[in-house]
Amino acid sequence: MIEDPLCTVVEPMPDDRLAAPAPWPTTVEEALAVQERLRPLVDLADDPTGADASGVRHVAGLDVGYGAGDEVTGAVVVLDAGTLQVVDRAVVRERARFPYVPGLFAFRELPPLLAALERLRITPELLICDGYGLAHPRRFGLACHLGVLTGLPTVGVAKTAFVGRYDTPAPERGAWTPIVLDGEVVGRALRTRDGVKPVFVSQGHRVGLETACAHVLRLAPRYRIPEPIRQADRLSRS
DNA sequence: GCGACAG
DNA sequence: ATCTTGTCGC
Repeated sequence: MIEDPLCTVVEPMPDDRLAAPAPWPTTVEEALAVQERLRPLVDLADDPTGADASGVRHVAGLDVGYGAGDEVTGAVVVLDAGTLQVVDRAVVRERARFPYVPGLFAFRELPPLLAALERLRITPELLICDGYGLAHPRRFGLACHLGVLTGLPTVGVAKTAFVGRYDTPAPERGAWTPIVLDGEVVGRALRTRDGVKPVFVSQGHRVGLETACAHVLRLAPRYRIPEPIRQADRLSRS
């Protein structure tokens, strides 16, 4: 147990408010009402003591894999923010509680992700979600929703465009262009690799857009997809 | 009205 | 998301 990095206990994940609310929305109407009610709780400012460029020791990547029928597998992997080495992880497989509906994505993927987060032994200071946050029809994508429910800083990183318009950023890693929706900047198309399709970054909770992009670039030193999400994706498949 | 639509 | 081979390029 001494040499196993996965046994490095730092601080247990608080499990009191993480469970998916008992009566999970069943209909589109109920889901929309929940988004409407929780949206005001989102904090888009940088948290000076949390997710700013220096206060993150552990970063978690989250992703959900799909199996036969309505089987969903939530995976969370915690990495050392400095070395990007895996220090903790958790997986939960269960029946999906909501169908896939663009704009209501969180109601399908949040249950298994919250369950997996409860099993973590290390509490990360930042969560990198596979999907959108602010860049959402009602400005409340998965990253925002997860941030509000856990109280933790979150960032959304998607692989394909969803809402808003954006121009193709310059081909160099680090280049970016704003994603504009209804005249507002809701995220950025950011290149993490030279000449490779950009990823779409949007704020989730308690992290500013500039800081969010800085984190994503630092977390993706070699591949297009940030390491935390790559690891979570791998785990959600196995 | 019609199409497009994170994973 | 998932079903799927080979192939071009760093």
